[in-house]
Amino acid sequence: MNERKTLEERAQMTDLERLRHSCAHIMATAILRLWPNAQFAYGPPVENGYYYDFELDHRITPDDFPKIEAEMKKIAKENHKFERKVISREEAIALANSGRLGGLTERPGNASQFKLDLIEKIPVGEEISLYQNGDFIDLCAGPHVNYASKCKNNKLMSIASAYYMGDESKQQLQRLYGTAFPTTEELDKHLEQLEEAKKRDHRKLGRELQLFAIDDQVGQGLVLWLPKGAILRQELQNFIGEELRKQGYQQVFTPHIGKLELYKTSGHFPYYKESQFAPIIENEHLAEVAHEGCTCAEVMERLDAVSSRLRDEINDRAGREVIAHDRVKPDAELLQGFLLKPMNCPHHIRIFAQTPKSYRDLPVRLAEFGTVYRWEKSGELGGLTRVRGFTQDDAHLFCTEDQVAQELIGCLALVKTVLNTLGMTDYRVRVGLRDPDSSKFTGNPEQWDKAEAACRDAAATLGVPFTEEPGEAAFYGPKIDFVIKDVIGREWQLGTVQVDYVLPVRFDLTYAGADNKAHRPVMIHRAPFGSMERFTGVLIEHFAGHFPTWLAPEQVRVVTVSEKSESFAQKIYTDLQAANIRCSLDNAADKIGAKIRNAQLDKIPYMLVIGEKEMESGNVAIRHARKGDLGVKLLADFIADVTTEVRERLL
RNA sequence: GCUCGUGUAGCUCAGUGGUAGAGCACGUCCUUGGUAAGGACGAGGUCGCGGGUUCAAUCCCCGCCACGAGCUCCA
Repeated sequence: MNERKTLEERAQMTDLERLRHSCAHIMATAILRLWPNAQFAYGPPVENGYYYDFELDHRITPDDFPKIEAEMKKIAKENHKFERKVISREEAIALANSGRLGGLTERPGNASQFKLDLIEKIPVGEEISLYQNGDFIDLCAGPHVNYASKCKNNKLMSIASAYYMGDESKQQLQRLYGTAFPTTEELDKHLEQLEEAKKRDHRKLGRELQLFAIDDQVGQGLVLWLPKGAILRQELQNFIGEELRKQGYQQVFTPHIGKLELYKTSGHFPYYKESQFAPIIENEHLAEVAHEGCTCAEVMERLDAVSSRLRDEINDRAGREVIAHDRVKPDAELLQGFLLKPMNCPHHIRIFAQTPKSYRDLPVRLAEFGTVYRWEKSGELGGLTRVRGFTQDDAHLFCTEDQVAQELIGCLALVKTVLNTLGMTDYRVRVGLRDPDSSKFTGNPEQWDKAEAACRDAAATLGVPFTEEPGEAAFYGPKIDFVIKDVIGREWQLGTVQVDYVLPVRFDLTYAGADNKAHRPVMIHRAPFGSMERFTGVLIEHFAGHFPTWLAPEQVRVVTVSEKSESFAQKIYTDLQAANIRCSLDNAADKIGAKIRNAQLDKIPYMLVIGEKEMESGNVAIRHARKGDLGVKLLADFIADVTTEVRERLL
């Protein structure tokens, strides 16, 4: 965030970005005319528009938008030229000190502090330039459009705050978002698309279609799957279950909690303590602690003291082979207790370790729909995409070094099968590498290099472009993520495949090789959906609630034209049920138009309209939610068609 | 967690310093109608929660909770 673009990168700005960047200057000008002492920081174009960050005592609210927009219109009409001027560093600093940068006039006593910071960041020897439009002068490398009149198709979108320099420890600035297009038509179309997108928001559809709920009395970020949503989820799980059997996975089940010691060994507890629910301390220990007169705060301190020491010990050992007897020793000071599991791997590892393994046993592939709990900050929760308890379609593969490449390819193939079956083609692939500067990663560099190379090679076999992103790895290894955007443009990681040389070491996993010596297996963590919650959320938006028949909670609704056809409709309903088709019968006193409307609003794939004509002919009149009237057919043929459609999971 | 905004019936939303309203959904009855809304009547609310100001608070003030947007974070 807010990384300085190089001059080369700036030169590559598209025409649209250039326009929006200019609009940011116009916006700043308008704000200054209304509030002359505003101090501006960054104002770049972004994917769907632009923003400018600024400091201002007056809190901008949406009520202020009309007057800012009116002022922007006026400025566009004044149609000043954008003029570029190269100046020396000294001149730039002098202008900033006078408050002139990011201002309409000199502002004594109100220096352009953010601009001074920016100047400092400009490498020595690089050209420093200003852009002026009317009275507004800004420190800016450009480029810009030639005249302000290009910026007339503008709309302010939202006001929010942002940390200065993207740093949580720094002050928060106001950030005003706008969007702009070359023509009014394009702007209107964009705004229309935003309205359309809102209609497919999974939070809205989830409520309307009764798929899931998040209830205040249950807790923030804890998803309740309603009966209809549960059908959807169960179908997804059946689907992936079939694929897993084909690929030689074995199903396991594990509990929702594990001992703190387990997570000390895995590294979760010391490393990610702040992202976990607080430990569950055994009653006996709580009583002891209480007897000693420990306050809550002291209990927390004891946990903290121990965990920070653990962290130090583990960091000391980073980079060398660690085996079980060298693990963190049980610690008398550490309160005994349990953790709600943040990941399933430790449990699966202990399943693997139950019996000695030989190279002939590998790979071992253990799968579970495992529910995990993570303490996400409250402001980050939302809908199904970011929650505190979620179920991963998880599996852990234990294999030999030689098998890694092939297993990775198998995992990626599985993710692709899943996405193709659902028609989700609009995704990007990210290879997450470690950030060499961060202490958040365990293991030694050679292992990481091997694992990263394996991921890179596997990703290259996918046949889709991928990006490599340092700092995006899991703490135990690099990963290949499938990333998809939601309806408001936010990106979410769904499927993921991760290579792990670290946890087998921490848990001292071994297998007997052909040489009859102990060898270290390699682990692969993978989840094609990622989490059932997040995936379902994205899926709802992908289909806009119009699920393919195999996923639809209700597949067929039988609607009667009048009471006269009720007995025939009843028989059809019974036959559909006997054929395992999820259906209902609407024999209410509504008119047929109303019944059809209701079925449409419920987004049920098929309606069978049953009246006197059908009674006489023995046919059913078929209406599809998206394709409309499909004419009549024998019931048996309809059932056969739907059954095939469901079995083959057609879209 | 931070900033701003929002919170009124199951849903979508009006509204007021004097304890509330619409449409849809729901219930009953009438209607038996052929591919996106037939009609009548009825029931339904501690106006998010807790304090404060006031003769009086759903409305004003403060705190909390939840939701939304953005930021930060995301094993």
